[in-house]
Amino acid sequence: MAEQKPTDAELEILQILWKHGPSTVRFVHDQLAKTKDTGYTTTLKNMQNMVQKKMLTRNEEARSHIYQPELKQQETQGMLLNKFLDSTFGGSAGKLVMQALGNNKTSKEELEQIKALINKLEGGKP
Amino acid sequence: MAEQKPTDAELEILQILWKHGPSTVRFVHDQLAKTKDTGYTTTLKNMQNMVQKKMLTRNEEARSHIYQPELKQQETQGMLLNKFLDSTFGGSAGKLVMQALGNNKTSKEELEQIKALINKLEGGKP
DNA sequence: ATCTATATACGAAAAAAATCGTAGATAAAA
DNA sequence: TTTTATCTACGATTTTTTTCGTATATAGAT
Repeated sequence: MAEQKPTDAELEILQILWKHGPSTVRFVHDQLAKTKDTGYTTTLKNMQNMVQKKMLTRNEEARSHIYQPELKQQETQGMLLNKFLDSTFGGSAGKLVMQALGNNKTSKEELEQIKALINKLEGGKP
Repeated sequence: MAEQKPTDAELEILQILWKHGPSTVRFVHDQLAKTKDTGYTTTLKNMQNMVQKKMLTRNEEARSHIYQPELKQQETQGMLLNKFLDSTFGGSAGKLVMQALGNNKTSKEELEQIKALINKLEGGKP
């Protein structure tokens, strides 16, 4: 069973589950509704589809089923990153990183972390 | 008219045009066909649609029209990067960069470039 | 001049993704 | 107990994206 690429709507749901842990449809929908005009049964249907696609599992013991991601956040992000890298930056991680750092305000702490990682990759020291 | 997000098929076409400059449908299609099984009229239609959406313009003087991107590569990449950042990494450029550098082999030269950029960013504002 | 290869135009179908309405079950409130 | 609120199931519809067939025009080869 290959890694399946989540659609945009699915990714929004995954984000919420990754952030808040196993949740009911109601909870997920309430989160979505904060930023987006959408119906409850739409969210429900999407989550049911995701179970079918094995992106989520659910516990049906209670009347309100509890859903949780089957895909781990890091792995999924990595997979999506690779696809995005190919499709948008022709596979060049360097170009992507330059643009990501240039366009966005990244905290000093994170910048230091990144520098540290680069040094490690280079096998050298600061 | 806001920046429109290209679909996957559209992005493939944009990549080719960015890389090779203004081209005919035939050329673009031949490039696509190297890695993908697709019909000529499919590519044609996609490119026509892109003209309609103002993602491409075309010169109709010759029988074979010459298409060229209306969207600049950098701007488009930036726009897509921002969306990707939000949808997949919850907006954290730092996390994305860490993962991009970790997962991929980036050349020493690029790593140095990135370090230089970070230093510049850090120097600019205390 | 005729035939062949190659263009564009354009509608429409197929596929993929997202939305929603309604029915029926169950729990909680009154 | 009766009513009301909330849940899932599920089909159907809508929207978006992708694909392709066919008609028609034109250039170049024979």
